[in-house]
Amino acid sequence: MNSLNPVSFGPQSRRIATAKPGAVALQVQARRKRDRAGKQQALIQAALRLFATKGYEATTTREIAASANCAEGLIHRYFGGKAGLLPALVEDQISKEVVDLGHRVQPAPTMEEEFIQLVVWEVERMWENREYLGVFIPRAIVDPSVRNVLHRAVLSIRVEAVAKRLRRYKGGASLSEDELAALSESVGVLGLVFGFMRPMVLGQDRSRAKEMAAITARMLIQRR
Amino acid sequence: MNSLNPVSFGPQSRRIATAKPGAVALQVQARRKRDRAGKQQALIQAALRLFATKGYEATTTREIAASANCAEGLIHRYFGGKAGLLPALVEDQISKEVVDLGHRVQPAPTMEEEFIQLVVWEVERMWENREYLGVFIPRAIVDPSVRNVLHRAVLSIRVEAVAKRLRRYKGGASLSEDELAALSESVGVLGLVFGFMRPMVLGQDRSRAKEMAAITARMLIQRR
Amino acid sequence: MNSLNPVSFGPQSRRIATAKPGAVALQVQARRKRDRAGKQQALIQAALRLFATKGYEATTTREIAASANCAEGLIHRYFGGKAGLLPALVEDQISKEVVDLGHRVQPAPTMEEEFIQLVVWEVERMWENREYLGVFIPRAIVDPSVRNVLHRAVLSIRVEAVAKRLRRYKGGASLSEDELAALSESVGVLGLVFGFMRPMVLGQDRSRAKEMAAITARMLIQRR
Amino acid sequence: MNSLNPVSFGPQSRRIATAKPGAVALQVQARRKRDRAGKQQALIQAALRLFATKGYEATTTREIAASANCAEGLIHRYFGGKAGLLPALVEDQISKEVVDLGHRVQPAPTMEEEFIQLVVWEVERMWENREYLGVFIPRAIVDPSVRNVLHRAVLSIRVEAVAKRLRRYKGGASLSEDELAALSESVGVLGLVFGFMRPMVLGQDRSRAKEMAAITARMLIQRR
DNA sequence: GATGAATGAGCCTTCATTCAT
DNA sequence: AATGAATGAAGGCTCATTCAT
Repeated sequence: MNSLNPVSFGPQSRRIATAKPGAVALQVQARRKRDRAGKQQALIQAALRLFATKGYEATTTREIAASANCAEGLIHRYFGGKAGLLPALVEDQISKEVVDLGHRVQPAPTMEEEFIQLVVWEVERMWENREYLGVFIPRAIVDPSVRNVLHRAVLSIRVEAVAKRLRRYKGGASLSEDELAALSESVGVLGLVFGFMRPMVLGQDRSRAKEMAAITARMLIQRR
Repeated sequence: MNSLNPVSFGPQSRRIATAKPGAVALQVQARRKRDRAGKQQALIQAALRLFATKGYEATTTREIAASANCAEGLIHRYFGGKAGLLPALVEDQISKEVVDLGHRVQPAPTMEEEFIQLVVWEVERMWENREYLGVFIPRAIVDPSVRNVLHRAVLSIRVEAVAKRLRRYKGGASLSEDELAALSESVGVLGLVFGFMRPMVLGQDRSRAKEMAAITARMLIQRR
Repeated sequence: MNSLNPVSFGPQSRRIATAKPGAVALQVQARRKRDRAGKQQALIQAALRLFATKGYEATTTREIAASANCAEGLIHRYFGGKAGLLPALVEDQISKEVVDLGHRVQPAPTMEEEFIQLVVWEVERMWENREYLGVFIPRAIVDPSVRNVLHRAVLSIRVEAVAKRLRRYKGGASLSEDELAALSESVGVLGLVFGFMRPMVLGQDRSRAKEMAAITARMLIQRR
Repeated sequence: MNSLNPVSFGPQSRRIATAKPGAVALQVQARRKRDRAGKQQALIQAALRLFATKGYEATTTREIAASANCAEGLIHRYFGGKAGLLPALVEDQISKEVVDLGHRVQPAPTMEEEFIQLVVWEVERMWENREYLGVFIPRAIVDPSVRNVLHRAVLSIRVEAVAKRLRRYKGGASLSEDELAALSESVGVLGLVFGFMRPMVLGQDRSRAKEMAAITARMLIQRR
C-alpha cells in the first residue's frame, strides 16, 4: 500500500513529529519504558504529595505528571482524569493498611500503660499518614460522601481492636461498657488531634503535641 | 452584621419601575447604593458560605459577587482579589469574637461540672463556627502561616480563661500545673473534635458527638 | 478595609498580572472597547470564514478569536462555546435573507426567459452563499437535524415564490402542475448544483458552470 | 471484501482457552493473523463507515482500529497515519468501480426512455456510494485538490459513456452537440442531486427524490 | 465610586503518533 | 510483523483580573 498513492490530497499531516534529536542515550533509555504498575504508583505518590502540599484544586495534572516523571495523558488513561486520583489514593492507602495493631505493638503489663502506648502509637500513625489526612480532611468537609471513608479509615477499624486489647486487663473490669467504648474511641481521637491536627493544622510543635497526648491519655485512664 | 444592612427588603428587588420622575435621583442611589460597609459584609458573608460549602478554589468570584448581590469588581477593589477575602474573613471573625466566656456561662458549683459545662459550651461554639473552620482548616494544612491564626482562634485565647475558671475551685488544688494546663487545653481540643471534626469531617451524628464529648470530659476530670 | 491586614497568609497571588508595559497608545485604544454587537458579528464572520476554509473541526477557537480580533473567552460568553457558533451562523444568515426575489429581479417578457433568469440569479446567490453552504453541507451529512435547516434555506422558501412568478405567463398554461412544481424546484436545484457544487465541490470552472446552468435551464423549459 | 475474511466466526472470539497444548502455535497464528490485505480492507471499511457517520475529524484512530478489530499502530504502518486512509479510500473505491455501465443496463428502445433509465440508474448508484460521497464532499469543499478526484469519480468518467449511448438513437440527431453534452452531464448531476444531496444533505424522502429525478429527466429530454 | 464586559493565562483533557515489547 | 502503552502537542473552556463606561 506504499506506492499506491496516485491521488494526492495536498498537505495532509497537521501534526508534525517532534524530532527530539540531541537526546542523550541515557535519557532515551529512561523514557518510554513499559511499566504500568510502576507508573501508576509514581502518579499516585506524586499526586498524594502534591495534593497534600498545595491542595487538590491548586495542583495541576501537569505538575503531577512531571513529578511522577511520566506523561500527563497517563493520568487520564489510568485514573480517568484528575478526579480519579482521589479514589485511587484511598485504594492505595487501604492496600497498604495491612499492618495490624497486634503485630506491631506488644501488650503492656498494665491497662494504663497499654492505653497510653496505644495512644502514642496512634499519634505516630496519624503523623505518618498526615499526607492522606491532609488530602482527605479538606475533601470531607466539602463532600459528605468522603466523610464515611475517612471515618472508617481514622476511627472505626481501630475501635474494636483497641477495645479487645483493653478488655484483657483485669483493671478493665472497673470500667463501664460506655467508658470502655469512649476510651477505645479516644485512641483514634487523640491520635488524630495530637498526631495530625496539632502539628499540621494548629501549628503546634510536634514533640509538644506528643507530650500533650501522653498527658491527656494518662488523665483519661488513671484513677485514684 | 451589626450596624450594616439596616434596610433589609428580603431578596433585594432591583429596578422596580416607578412613575414619579422626581424619584429618579433616589432610585439611582438605591440601585448604586453607596454602602461600602454593607457591600463588604455581604461579600464576606457570601464568601464564607461559599468557601465553606464548595471550598475556596472551587468557588468563583462570580458566584461570590452574585450571592452578595453586587459587582465582581468590588471583590478586587475592596479586598484586592479573591485571596484577600481570606484575611478579611479572619478579621471579621475576630471582630465578632468579643463575646467573653464569663458573660455567657455561669460558673458551676463543682469543678467537675464546671469543666464539663465548659467543654459542652465549646463544642457548641465550634459547631457554630463550623463555616470558618471549614474554610481555614484546609488552608492551614496547606499554608503554615495560617496555622497560627487558627491556633489562636481555636485554642490559645481560650486556655487561660479556662484555667482561671478552673483554678477557683478547691478541688483544683489536687491538680498539678501540668494537669491543669492539659485540662484547659482539652476544652478547646474536645470542642474542636466533637463540635467540628466529628460531624463535619468524620460524618458522625452530631448529638452522638455531643454525648461522647460529655463522657470524655467526665473521664478526664473525674477521679475516684 | 485597606490597612486591616494584620494576618498575613504568605504568598497569595498565584496568577501574576501581566504587565503589557510598552503597548502602543493606539493599540491600547483599540483593545477593550465595549461593543458587544460588533464583537459578536466579528466572531460570527470570522467563524464563518474559517469554518468554510478549513472545516468546523479543524478550526480552533483560538484562530476564530484572533481572526475576529477579540478574546477567546467571548466565544464562550456569547455563544456558549464553539458549537454555539453554528446556530448563531444560521440565525445570522436568516436575518440577512430579507432580500426578496421580486425586489431584485424584474420579470422577463417570456416564461422561457423568466425561468432562465431565475436560474441564473439563483446560481449567483448560491455562489454568494458558498461559505454558509460549505459549512452546513458537511454538517448536514453527519447530523440529520441540520438537514431540515438546509432544506428550508436552500429550497423550500424559494419554490413557492418561483412558482408564483412562472404562473403569470400564459405559456405556463401548457404546463401540468407537476411540471410546474418540478420547474420551481429545479431553480433551487440548478442553483445549488451549478452555483455551489460544481465550482466548490467538483472543481469546475465557475463561468463554465454558469453556462451549463443556462443550457440546462433552457432545455428544461424550451419546447418545440 | 471478497476473498478476505474467509474464516468468519461472528464477533471474533478472542482467547478461548483450549486444553490441547499442541494447538498453541495455531492459536497464536489465529490471534496475530498475518493477513495484511485483510487487515487493510478491514481498516478501510471501518474508516469509511466511521468517517461517513461522524466525519473525518470527529473519528479517532482508536475507533477505527477497534471497529476493524486490529491494532491502532497498523493505521500508521499501512497508511502512514490517519490522513493516509483518505487516499486509500479513493483507491479502494476506484478498484471496485470496474463495473461498466454497458454490462448492467440494457439499452432502452427510445432515447427518451434510455435517458430516463440512465438517470434512474445513476441516482441509485450515488445512493449506494453515499458513504464515499459523504466523506469526500466535505473534504472537497475544504481541499481543492480533492475536487478533481471527486469530479472524475462523479462526472467525467460517466459523461462519454452516456453520450455514446445516447448518440445511437436517431432522435439524438436533432440534438446539438452542446445539448448532447449537457444531457450527458445531466445524468451525473441528477444522480448526485437526487441520489445523494436530496436524501443525505437536504433531508428529503428518498422515494420522493427518485420521483423528482424521473420527472426532471423527462422534462429535459421530452420535446413536443 | 460602582459596574460587568472583556481579557487571556492556564487548566483538564483528547488523540495522532511513536516505539518498546 | 503486530501490538497497544506511552507520549505530549494542542484543543476547548474557565475564571481571576482589568478597565471602559
